[in-house]
Amino acid sequence: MGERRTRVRFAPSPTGPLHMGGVRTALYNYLYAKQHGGDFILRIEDTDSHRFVPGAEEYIIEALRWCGIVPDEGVDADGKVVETASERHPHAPYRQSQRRGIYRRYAEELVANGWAYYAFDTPQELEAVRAAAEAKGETFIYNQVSRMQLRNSLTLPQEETARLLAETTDWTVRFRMPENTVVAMDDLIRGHIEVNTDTLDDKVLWKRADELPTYHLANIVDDHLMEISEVIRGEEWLPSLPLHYLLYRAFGWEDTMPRFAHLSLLLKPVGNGKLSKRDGDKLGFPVFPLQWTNAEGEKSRGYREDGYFPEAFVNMLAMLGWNPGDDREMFTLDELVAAFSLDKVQKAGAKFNPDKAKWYNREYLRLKSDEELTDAFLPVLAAHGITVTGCYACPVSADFARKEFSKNYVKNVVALVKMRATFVADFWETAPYLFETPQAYNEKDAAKFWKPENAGPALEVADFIAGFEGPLTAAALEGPMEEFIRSREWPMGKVMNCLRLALAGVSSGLGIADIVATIGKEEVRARMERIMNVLG
RNA sequence: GGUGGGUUCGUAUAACGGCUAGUACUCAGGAUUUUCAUUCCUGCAAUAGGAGUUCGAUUCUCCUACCCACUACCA
Repeated sequence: MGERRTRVRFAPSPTGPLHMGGVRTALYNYLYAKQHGGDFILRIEDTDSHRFVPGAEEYIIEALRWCGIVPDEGVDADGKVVETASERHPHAPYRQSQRRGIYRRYAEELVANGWAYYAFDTPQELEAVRAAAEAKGETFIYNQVSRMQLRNSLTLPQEETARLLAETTDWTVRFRMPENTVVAMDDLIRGHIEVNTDTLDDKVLWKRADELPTYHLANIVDDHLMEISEVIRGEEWLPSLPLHYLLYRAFGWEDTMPRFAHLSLLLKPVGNGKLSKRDGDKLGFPVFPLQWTNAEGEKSRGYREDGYFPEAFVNMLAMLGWNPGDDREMFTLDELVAAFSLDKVQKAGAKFNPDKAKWYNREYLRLKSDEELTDAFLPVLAAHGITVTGCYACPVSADFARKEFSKNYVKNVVALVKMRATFVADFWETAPYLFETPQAYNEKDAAKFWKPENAGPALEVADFIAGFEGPLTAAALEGPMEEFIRSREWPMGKVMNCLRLALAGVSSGLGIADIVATIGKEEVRARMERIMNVLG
């Protein structure tokens, strides 16, 4: 049994966008599969015809792809949608709605061997029974006691059962939960768990109305048919684990039953409770990997659109509830595959920390080359009406009037601002003045620094810069410029801030030498003239 | 209500039953710097409570408290 191939699956329901907790579950499944040289399967569990949301499946696929989680098998194997079975995909199709023909006979098999029965209660009848129980302050459970008072194949005469089966379509197949039986289970993360069946109910396994199984049946049948070796899923499934164990027993599949691992939930950063899809925008951070627009046209932000790198997002997510056993925090997907281990997965729920997510992005941003960041910055510049021309080998050029800059100029800017940014979009916010001549000056800063005793010296420093000989680099300029100011015994800070106000419109930010070396002598002169005209 | 799961600084976590309970994020202070940012240094801050086992418990057992999930013809 230990020799069998590792095959795990991620089986989301297309009832909406996948949220980050779902991505984490998919990630852990993926890491486990790859580490064991096995298969990662993406199966779509669309057995609830009422809750189907158009676009959700596509969203799930795109989100996983963005994260670099590519299924070996499933609806999106190797980045291509698989619809039918083939030699390469003998287990297809992977959408449960396309497998509906499979389930009925398994449900019937269970009825035949006494593990299930036909139930003829209509949804309305059950609702009434529940309401009645609630009125008495009780909770109705469909179990070994109550089922004998209801209409089903255990209480009705055989002919009546046959007639209802043939003539009505409201019936279901329900699991016949055994009485007073202790189910002993083992979880890879939580250890040994025991539950008495008397606390469990008779779950619906198959619905005649839409000829579809419920989660429980579909799940067990498909996991068996697809030869799943480990089931790694969310903690919300732990209460139904006894039923699943019993189902494997009922089918006689216990010898190939997968091993189970139930992952703790992702909790919201403040207060208690799990991170839910609705918390999204209220809390000021995305809960979805990608932006999602619902049927009402309301948008929920996504990590991708917010400017997160997929590597940062995945790394952050991996560390939420898992650790490598040492102090390492930075992992590529491949490194995660190598380091991952289910027994290092935390049992308790993990509160998501938005600050840490940002920190990860900052770290990954710094790891990236200036060229890569420049390329990522281009769309942001375009949105601000900046035209970028040329190539990385071309000479540097800047035309502030026409808002036209060479690629190398942009790269110089990126090199200057990358240590101050969390997201690529921050490059612009940090120093718009490296692309646009300041049109206005920060009032507070101007009031504080633009005084005759500072402005005069600042203008003289500008003249010094204009007359500076040799290549105009920050390193070459810095020393002589400071020496120039110092030799005249001017207050360094005040003069510098005055100069920065003229060049940047604000008194704080990048180093003067860096700004000057970037925008060039001509633009420096233009900006000094402009501030004289505006502030006098 | 019932069943199951969980509980180490604010957060994520580390600690064969054995040093002063470590690290990262956040926050605060300091150094460097023309400002801001970076960087570096320092600091704040935790074993939910109570019994028990033990020479010794964050770690094992039990009880209590609190939190979470489940309790649908949803997954």
